[in-house]
Amino acid sequence: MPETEQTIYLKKPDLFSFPECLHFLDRGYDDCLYHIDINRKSVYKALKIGADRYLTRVSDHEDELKIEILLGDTSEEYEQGIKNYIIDWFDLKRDLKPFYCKLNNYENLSWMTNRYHGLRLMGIPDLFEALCWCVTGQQINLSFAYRLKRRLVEAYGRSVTYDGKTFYYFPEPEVLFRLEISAFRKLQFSRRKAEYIIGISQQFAEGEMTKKQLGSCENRTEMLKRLLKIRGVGEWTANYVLMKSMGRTDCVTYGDTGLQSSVSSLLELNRKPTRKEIERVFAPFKGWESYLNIYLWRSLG
DNA sequence: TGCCAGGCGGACA
DNA sequence: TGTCCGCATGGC
Repeated sequence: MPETEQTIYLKKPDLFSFPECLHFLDRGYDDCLYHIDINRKSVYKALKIGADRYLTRVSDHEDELKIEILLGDTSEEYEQGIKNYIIDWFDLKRDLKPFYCKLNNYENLSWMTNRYHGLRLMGIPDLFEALCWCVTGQQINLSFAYRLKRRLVEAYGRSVTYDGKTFYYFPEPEVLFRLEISAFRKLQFSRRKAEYIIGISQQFAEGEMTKKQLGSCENRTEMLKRLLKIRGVGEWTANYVLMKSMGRTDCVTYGDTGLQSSVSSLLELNRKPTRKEIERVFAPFKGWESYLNIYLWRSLG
């Protein structure tokens, strides 16, 4: 891939904090699909736009986000594609004022508008990656989940090297579809997870599922129905994917242990909250459930 | 040692 | 329709 010195800028919206978003990305887990450089206060990301691959470095620059294209073919219409990816990743198009107004209505939540000021819903723009990540992370602790993801990505994903460091892309559906279950077992995936990921890969490889197609569903209920047809996708995964990949702000990851733990602290319960109790917390946040979900996760540390 | 992790499908009543 | 169990493994 050719080196470039191209830089593009994106105007930052109101109620946006790059350091808060960076903090959310850097919660002590070892994510192999981006690299945070604390000294330079920037994040490196290998991203794919259609068939074109790039390596980018994103950093804060006054009232703009600075996006350096370190590697890639910067001919033709690359710029808008990269901008769109970063906009989706940081959810830059969202006006958070209505959400902050709602938070300010509640004494036990309003502190979040200061403490996490400008935190955005950090997305996973690639739908295939988001689904595979959910399956990988189901029912295991997060540090082990990130380790499994790293093994899969390092074994089957493409990579580029820059400045002596390797940056990875998530593996292609066509590659994972052709793997045997034993290949996943070698990486310590359970047989069940292997079956799910191969099945999801098949749907993407054969064009039965695309982000565009899911996005064309009439409403959230239709999207959920479509996702729940996929083996390995339950209510938690479907909602997670809709918020992280499809940019839906009206989703709650019911059943999520992190969410349960944060709601338990919020309501001072000393036990797991019931579904009804979680629904009551989210009820006043109609249309902004995903953001409350994210801010509650953030409150875990 | 035993229980729980940012769940899910399938069996069974 | 609701409930229970197995899955795989690490962390505490």
